[in-house]
Parts: sequence; structure tokens; C-alpha cells
Amino acid sequence: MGRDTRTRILDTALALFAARGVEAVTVTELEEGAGLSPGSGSFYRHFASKQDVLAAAVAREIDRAEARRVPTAGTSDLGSEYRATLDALDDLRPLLALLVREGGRLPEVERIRGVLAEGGARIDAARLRDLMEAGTIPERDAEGVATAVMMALVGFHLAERFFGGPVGVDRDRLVATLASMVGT
Amino acid sequence: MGRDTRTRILDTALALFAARGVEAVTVTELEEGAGLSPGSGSFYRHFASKQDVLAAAVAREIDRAEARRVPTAGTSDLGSEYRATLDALDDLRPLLALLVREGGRLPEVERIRGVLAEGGARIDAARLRDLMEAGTIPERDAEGVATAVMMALVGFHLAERFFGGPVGVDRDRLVATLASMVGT
DNA sequence: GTCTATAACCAGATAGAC
DNA sequence: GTCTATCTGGTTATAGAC
Repeated sequence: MGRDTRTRILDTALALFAARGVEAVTVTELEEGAGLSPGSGSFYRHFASKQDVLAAAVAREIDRAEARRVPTAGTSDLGSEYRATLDALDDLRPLLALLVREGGRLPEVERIRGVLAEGGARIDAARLRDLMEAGTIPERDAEGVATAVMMALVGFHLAERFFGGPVGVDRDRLVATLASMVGT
Repeated sequence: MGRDTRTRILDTALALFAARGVEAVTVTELEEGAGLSPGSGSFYRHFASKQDVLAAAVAREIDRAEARRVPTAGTSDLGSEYRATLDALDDLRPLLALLVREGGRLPEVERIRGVLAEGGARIDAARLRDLMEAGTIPERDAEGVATAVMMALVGFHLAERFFGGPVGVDRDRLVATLASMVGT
């Protein structure tokens, strides 16, 4: 808790905005979450408005996601690659939640889409095409396979994290099955 | 526009709630959308509160979805089945949007989950197991395949409808590729 | 059933003491 | 930098005439 107040406000804002949506969260709650007196305007010594703290929280999270991004070049097997993509989606969860909840009303939507596409949900069609040409996996519409796998991973993540209920099989079986469907 | 006022309020509420979230929509907007004088309390002659109209709109939409549901027994080929599932998801879009945006704060969340699972996103593992035993498609973890296909369709639908941007290949290619991945 | 008018409340935001 | 106190505006909800 030694972080400064501005950071604590940003942490609180990201968590609450992602969990309940921007409109549903009051400045008073942000103050309370940051250890300030609720209802005091102390929030406004750090941010000009609720929109301002939203923009700052999104920008900080994008920067963090871009910094953390690991190349994960296609060296490992497909199953490990898909597992890594699911992990990346976990890491991007707050941004994904904000994007799902707020849609186009978010600041910097395009940068968010870029981070999600590049860092998280990228299943490379070119890599698949190489494997197909080498005869390692069956010949199919490579872009189609890449999209299908990508959407299966994103859908699974969203179902697990947002819809709450059981979504069929667990991560291990999903990843293994996807690799099998691509590979044979 | 010959529908009665209550119905017009419900229509407006479902559309606006799904598009922008419940908190972001004011009773005044609901009145305006239903052709009532904005800011007049006329809304309250039909519903007791905003939560009340939300509950009624959700209930009506669940009923509609359950009534419209067609058995779609596994008579056709896999591609047609997946296409039909995408169409069913389109039909359930308002409920899906509400579930994504509001999560557990929605009334009757369990019934909504049930409708989505039964009517929209059901890829039957038992059907796949039959096809595997008959040798029509390769032997694999049937539940795993069912989950993977289901999540790919849900993810594709969400990406298309919520994230806005291009999501890879179009519906025809996605459906065809999925059928190919399951079938060979 | 709809309107005008308004009450009651709460959230966003500001002023000024400490 | 945080507090108490307050302003302002918008939102829910009600009262009563038509």
C-alpha cells in the first residue's frame, strides 16, 4: 500500500470499471477504494474528471501490455502456442472487459484493438501455411484455420471469465483438442 | 407503430440497454424512444422502475427466444449446423449483449444462460460421438471438439458484433473451415 | 394515459481551511 | 494533499390537472 495516491486511484478505477462498467462506478467509490475520504473531492487533486481517470487507466494498461508482450515466435508445438495465447488473454483481461463493456465509448479504442490483436489473439496464418507446405499438418484454408482457432480461444476465455458458468471441457482438453483438429 | 405504449417502451429498453448498458440509459430516454414526452413521468404508468422494465424486457426476450427455438435435429451436414448456430446467436444478440455488459446484475441470469446454451450455442457432443463411431469423422475427444466448435462460433459472433473490426475470414469460410477441421 | 410541474436524491465537481 | 462544506446539474420518481 506504499504506492502513491494517484496509482491507487488508477488501480481502483481499472478494477471497478472493468468489473462493473464506467457509468456504474462513482468518483466517491474511487476515493474510497484509494483510501481517501469518500465524498471528499480529493480525487480531483489527481484527475480532472472520471473520463480523465478512465483515459489514464486505459493508457497505463496499454503501455503495460505492450511492455510485457513476449514475441513467442512459432518455435514450440501448437498446443503450447494456444496455451500461451490463453495466458496472454488472461493478462489482457481488464482491457478486454472494458472493450466488451464500453465498446466505442472508450478512449483509444484502436490502440486497445491493436494490443489485443498483436499481443493476445494472434494465431499466425503464415505459420500454418508453412506447416501445411511442409506436410506437417493437412492442407486447409490457412486463414480460415487461424481465425477459427483464434475465435475458439477468445470465445473460451470470454465464456470462462465473463459468463461464469461451466463452458464444457477445461483448458487442457480444449487446447489439446484444438491442436489435434489443426494437426490431423 | 400501432403497438401499445408498454410494448414500445419494452422495445426501446431492450435496444438501448443492450447497446449502451442499463446504467447509461435514462428513463427520460425510454420515454422519448416510446414517443412519450421526455421528462414526463409517463413511463411510470407502465413500469414501477427502471429495474422493473429491465426485468420485463429480459423476460419477454427469453420467452420469445424459447418460442422461436427450432429443434434443428442433427439431420443436415456439419457446415449447415454451424451456420444455423451462428444465425441463432444473431437472434439472441440482445440477450447476449445484456449478459456481456451487465453480467450477474441481470435478473434471471440463469434462465438467460439456459436459453443461450440450449437454443443457440449447443453443439452436441453425443452427435459427434455417433459420427466418430460410424467412422464418418476421425476419433477425437468429442466433448473437446464440441466445446472448441461452440467457442469458435460464439467468439466469432462476439468479435463480429461487438468488437466491430474485421475478424479474419467471413462466415462462409469460417463455417466451412470448422466443418473441415471436425470432419477430416 | 399523457401531460406539466416538482420533489427528493445523488453524482460530478469546486472552494477554501488546515 | 486531504479534509469539510457546498454548488450545480441531471435522474428517479411522484402529484395532480386534463
